[in-house]
Amino acid sequence: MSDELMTIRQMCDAFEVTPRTLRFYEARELIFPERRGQHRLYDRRDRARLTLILRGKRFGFSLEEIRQLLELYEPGGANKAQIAAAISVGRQRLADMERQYAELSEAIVDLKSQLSEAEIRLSAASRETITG
Amino acid sequence: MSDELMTIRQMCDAFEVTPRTLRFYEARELIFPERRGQHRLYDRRDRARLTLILRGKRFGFSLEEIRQLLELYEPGGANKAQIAAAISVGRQRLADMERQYAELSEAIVDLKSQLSEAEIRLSAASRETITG
DNA sequence: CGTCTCGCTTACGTTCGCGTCAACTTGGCC
DNA sequence: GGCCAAGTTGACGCGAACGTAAGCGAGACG
Repeated sequence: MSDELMTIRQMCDAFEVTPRTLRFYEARELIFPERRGQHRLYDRRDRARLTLILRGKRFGFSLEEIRQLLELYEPGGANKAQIAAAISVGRQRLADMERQYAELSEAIVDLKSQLSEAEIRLSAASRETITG
Repeated sequence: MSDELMTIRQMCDAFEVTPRTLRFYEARELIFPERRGQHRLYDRRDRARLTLILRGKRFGFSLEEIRQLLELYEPGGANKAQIAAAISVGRQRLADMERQYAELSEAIVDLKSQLSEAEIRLSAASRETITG
């Protein structure tokens, strides 16, 4: 399968990021593409990690927070302490996300209400323009 | 009522921000405390705006995006074009938030699943330690 | 009166997450 | 061999959102 390994360009096109971004994430130890000679090659695992990175960013987590969280998604033979640490980080992030989820729900209701009021004001203003 | 107007220090304590932050928001025209002599005084309207600002930040919006959105919460005699513009911005933010809401829901399910698996790995590792 | 605290302004410093640019290798093609 | 495209490694730059420090009133207190 040609979709097993991808070049940096293919990755950039697929995920809408720049090469600089991918190298930056690698420097921060968020992804670990293998090297064929000098070039980087990204496999399915790298793509899965990148998906999680971009998702995490959208929720406002820092790259460092995301890096820690990514360990949770690595079944690699980590020892007890490492797994426990990853679980701890994961629980913290989960709590953050659930708080954010609840707050977002409120904020959406609130914003919808404000939009309704504004639409009423707008139609009132329009009527004034017409009948004024 | 003494809670009608608040000093910068009271605001900082109430909202857990620094004076620098409040002055910065003012410089970016997100809040408009009145001046008694040289000092700033914040009223209920300022507090409401600050609440929305901090909320917006938690959802990953920039201060500029928040500033535009705040106009939606201002019933002040804005003209038709301004109201329409605010509504447009508001709809965009609403769409952003609803997307984020849906994605967050998925991410939470995902993370919970990973946590479960990790906990299984942890207990397996513990048993190895004991019986090893 | 001195000094303390609170707040003000001005201005430079910092961190994060990349963008941008220069200079170098490498592989393919003619 | 010559040349281009794609990729690489530094190194510096930049905007956002503040932090921090310097220096200046102005009121309160003993």
